[in-house]
Amino acid sequence: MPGADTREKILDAAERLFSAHGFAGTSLRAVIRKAEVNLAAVHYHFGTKEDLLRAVLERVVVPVNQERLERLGEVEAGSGEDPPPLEAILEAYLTPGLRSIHDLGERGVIITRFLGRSYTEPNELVQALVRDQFGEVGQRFTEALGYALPHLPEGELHRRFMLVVGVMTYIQADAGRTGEYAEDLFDVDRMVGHLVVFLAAGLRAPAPALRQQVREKEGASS
Amino acid sequence: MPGADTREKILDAAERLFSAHGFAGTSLRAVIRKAEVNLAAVHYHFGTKEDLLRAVLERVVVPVNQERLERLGEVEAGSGEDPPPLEAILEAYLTPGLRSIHDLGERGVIITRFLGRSYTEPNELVQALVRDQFGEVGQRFTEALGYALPHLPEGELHRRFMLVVGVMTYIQADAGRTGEYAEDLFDVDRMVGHLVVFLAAGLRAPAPALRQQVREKEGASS
DNA sequence: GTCTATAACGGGATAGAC
DNA sequence: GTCTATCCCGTTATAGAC
Repeated sequence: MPGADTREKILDAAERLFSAHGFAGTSLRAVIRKAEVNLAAVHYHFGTKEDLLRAVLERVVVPVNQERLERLGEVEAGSGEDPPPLEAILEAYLTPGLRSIHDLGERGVIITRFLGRSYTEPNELVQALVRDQFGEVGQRFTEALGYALPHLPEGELHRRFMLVVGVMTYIQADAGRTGEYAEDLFDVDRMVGHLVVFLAAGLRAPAPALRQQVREKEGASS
Repeated sequence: MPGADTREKILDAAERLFSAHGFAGTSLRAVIRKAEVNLAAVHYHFGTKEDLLRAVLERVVVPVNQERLERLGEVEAGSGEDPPPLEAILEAYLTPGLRSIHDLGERGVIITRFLGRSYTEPNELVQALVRDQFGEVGQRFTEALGYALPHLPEGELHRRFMLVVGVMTYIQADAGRTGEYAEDLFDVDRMVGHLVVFLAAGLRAPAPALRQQVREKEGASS
């Protein structure tokens, strides 16, 4: 195959720029300049700018979420009838999102930041795509966490898993920045280890006292 | 004063649009349409688009960080010579960033999301402004947390505080969305309570074993 | 499949009347 | 201080030659 594939050059450049400047902050012309291709090639291969974004996002996020589900499956299979240990579930969730840093070097940092940023992108299409891709992962992991944390009521379980996602997202979005994890970026196991200690302790904390039906404010009937 | 203030109308509209679509995703023309003012008025009152962003950001972030420092000061003063309890420090950090939801209603939701989004906004100016504004808060709170968590080595302390910031940021950015905290949005004390339980437990977790100088990989001298 | 050229439009910024 | 009009550039997208 003579000359690097045009399609992939576009994907690589777009991935890098979306990661650095966001969707709205990246112009197609910036993409073609970096990819050293023609503007029309983008439209030929992908269609609209949003279609390009979709392609970039899926190339990154699909394998990560697949690996999450696979790892969770292995963890569940490995623990027989018992619920898998909390730490193992967390590792199954966290590692795939950070692993690419180690495996792919500089591009891994870009991918990781792209992933984290996608979760907070203002663009509505991005939001829809992310929620879509994340649906099954969120459901399966919430379920697994529920077995590992039987003391948590349903609502609190959902809220706490959201905090896990928040931590993951923030760490990803900060990849390669001035963050405190900068030195650990290429030692993923160690970084995941730090996160697991923190998150497992938080998740295991007792549920806050229920006071849903105890509204201190004046009720309708005095 | 006849006719609402032009300057404030612009700030309000820009705040709402930046919050919803980000900086790059918001055009000045969209701002003036919503504010029902003239395009030239924006340049007259603020200068460039970046100057407008700076004004919007500072209007929101300065009072929040001021209140954080004030609350921390009160907490420290109230505990005499002892280090303040961890939970009180966390409340001092979290509440100001979420309080506006309760106090300001719909605009509070906008502000909160704007705050969360600013922390992950790709634009470099935003990053610089946020880091600037956050500097003193980060330093003071890290210091206070250090006294409350004497078992944590310096590096781990910084990393864990970063996770607190990550949780805060994610919760803010998700304000008014489908998040699990949606129903608690207007009961800030309760939401903060939930967060504090989780975060305090995570922060109190024992530090992961040090293995910095034990690199399993081959050293320079065998 | 790849390119040039251009359409059609929206962007930020400014000049200058009032 | 507020407005209209306009400059000038960059944007996405497409048409059509090769």
